[in-house]
Amino acid sequence: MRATIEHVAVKAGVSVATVDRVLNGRAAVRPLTIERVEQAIRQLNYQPDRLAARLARAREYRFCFVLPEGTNAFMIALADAVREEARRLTQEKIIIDLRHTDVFSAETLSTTLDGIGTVYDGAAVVALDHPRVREAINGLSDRGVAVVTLVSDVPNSRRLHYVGIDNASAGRTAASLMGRYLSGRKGKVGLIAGSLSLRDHVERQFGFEQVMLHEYPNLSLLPVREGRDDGAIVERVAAQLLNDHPDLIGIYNVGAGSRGIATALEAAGRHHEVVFITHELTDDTRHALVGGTIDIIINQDAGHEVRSAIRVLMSKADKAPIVDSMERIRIDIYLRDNIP
Amino acid sequence: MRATIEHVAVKAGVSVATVDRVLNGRAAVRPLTIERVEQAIRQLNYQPDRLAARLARAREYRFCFVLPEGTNAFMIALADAVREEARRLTQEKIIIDLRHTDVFSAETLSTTLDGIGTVYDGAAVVALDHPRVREAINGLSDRGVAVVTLVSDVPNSRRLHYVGIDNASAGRTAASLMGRYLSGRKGKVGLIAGSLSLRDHVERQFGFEQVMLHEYPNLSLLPVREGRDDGAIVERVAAQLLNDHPDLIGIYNVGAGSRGIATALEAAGRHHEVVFITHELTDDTRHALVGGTIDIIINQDAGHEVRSAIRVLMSKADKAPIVDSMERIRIDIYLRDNIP
DNA sequence: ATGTGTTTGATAGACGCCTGTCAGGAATTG
DNA sequence: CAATTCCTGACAGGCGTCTATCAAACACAT
Repeated sequence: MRATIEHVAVKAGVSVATVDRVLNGRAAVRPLTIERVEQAIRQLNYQPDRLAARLARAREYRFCFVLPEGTNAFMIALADAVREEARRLTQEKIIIDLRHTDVFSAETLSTTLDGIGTVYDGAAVVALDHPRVREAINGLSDRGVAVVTLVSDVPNSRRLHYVGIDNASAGRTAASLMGRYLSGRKGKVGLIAGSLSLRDHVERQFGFEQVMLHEYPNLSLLPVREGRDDGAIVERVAAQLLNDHPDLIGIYNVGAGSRGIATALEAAGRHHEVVFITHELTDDTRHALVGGTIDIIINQDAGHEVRSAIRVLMSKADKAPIVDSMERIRIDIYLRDNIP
Repeated sequence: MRATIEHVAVKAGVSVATVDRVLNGRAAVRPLTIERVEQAIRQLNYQPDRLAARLARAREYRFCFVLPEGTNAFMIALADAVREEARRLTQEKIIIDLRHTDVFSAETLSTTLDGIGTVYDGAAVVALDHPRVREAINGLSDRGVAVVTLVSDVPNSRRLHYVGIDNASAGRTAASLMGRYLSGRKGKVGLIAGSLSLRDHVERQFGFEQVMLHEYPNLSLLPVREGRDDGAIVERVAAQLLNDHPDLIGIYNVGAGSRGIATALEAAGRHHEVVFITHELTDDTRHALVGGTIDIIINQDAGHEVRSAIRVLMSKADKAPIVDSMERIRIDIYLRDNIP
């Protein structure tokens, strides 16, 4: 039999009301009494029944997800995941609002964040790493709204937690695979980024270059080109890249818009000789992977990320500890042979 | 406001007792009444509050995990994960027992399974695919104990669910990586398996051979050698393999005992020229990966598997649906650059 | 001693559902 | 038609916790 609040009360020689006061800091209790109660709790290894507590509190939890607007396939998948979880969780009295904003503008984003009222228990934000945004996050946090950063981190802010992959590690992984796939060959490797204002892209690039430069001297890394995560632009950039460098044998796409690169590669008839590694499993990338134009997709599971963010925010709201090993988002590597 | 049982009762023009009878099949209810209640449920989109239900039932859930005895590092990690979850979940009235048995003996395993009483709501089993075992699983299932197979499946049995990776896919993945890592080179590739009585190993081998034979004609695949998942034996087998084939350039280890292979490779001074791919992230394999002897580790996350198994069994016990996308165990690919 | 505050106890009433009992009404049987 | 069985309603009590209220006990200063 598990210990209940009643057992604790008896053991400590006080009333349940007092135990409750100690547990929830509801009113002033004499230090001596507190000590007695806490001792009883320890002796009985009492842990409040979370189910009963949530039932009794009859409290609704409100969380806000702030995502980039636009048509980036991954972000759409993320938004879908948020909506799906929201649906599943209404039955657990968890309400999730979804807001879209221009994440790339520090001004707009921080205004959105500032506008998030204290009706929320927590917020999950795909955030730009910018002083203004950092301030907004700190402000939210100070107002009592727990903040987790999603997909792209804002270090040095008072965010509670970062939910997402280790992007530097992802970049290194891409480089290693590129290096091994191209072992024995000599040539150039191109790097296409989205916007370099989101921290995740910068970190991926950093990791990629780090490994590339040190470990694979047979490959020469071209300067990054920016595709602004837009299919059309990316395609132009890729076409140009292919045109400029007939000896290009590898492309790593840090951001979105893989479709454009695939198109350019196929148009040039070089999709079989160029090793193409990109991020995020979407319909487009899956198709290109199966078709052989993309060789490797590095993915982060949107569903996992959303669920993890919610778990973390819930733990905070319930003052429960979070289990780190459960919340580490893994880097998924997909080849044509293991796509789900 | 969410609908409660009371709202349903009012809407259907019956009493809460009757709604409850319909919901939990407690007693005979007239078909017409059932229909009315169900219609009300649909109209209100009523879903019972699982928290309240569990609280009210005050019921304990008992699950039994049956794992192989022995010192296989992965199985130890699995057992640790079971114990950890068991500890975490006592506070949710979930009791988990852990039994070890000789999984490789159909006789012993099925006796163990037969001995699992109906005190359990469910069992998770790492099982041999053998008629005798299949019968035992079916028996358990028929006695009302839900069974999930863990890590290695027993198809055609009446198990509720399989929790584990797609092993054929894992084998194909290993082959693709091997093929790409060795692109441009000619030579032999060796395959070392544990025991071929566990289905997971067989499937990995199948997937590996399938891709290897069809896609990489520059590599010739040697006949499988069995290492019985035992470090010492595996080491001997690997040493022999290296000795027999000076032109061996790749090794895929389907089972445990990677340590032995690493030792043999290092002893022969060939750990840098031979691409070595193996399964399961353990202290040993992590070390060899960082050291460069192992090139790739294909992993399944023991913690995820245990949690998934419990979720599935819980869903069954609560008659709640399971969310497939949440329960798919992914194939983790670890390079030196992304080990956690 | 009186009044003022501070700590405690006792208890009621939720939260949403489960379980069981009892009685009365409806439908069925002969 | 009465006797029987089948359905249904109404409630009470419980699961473990939270929230709120009121009164009692106690400490302290005046």
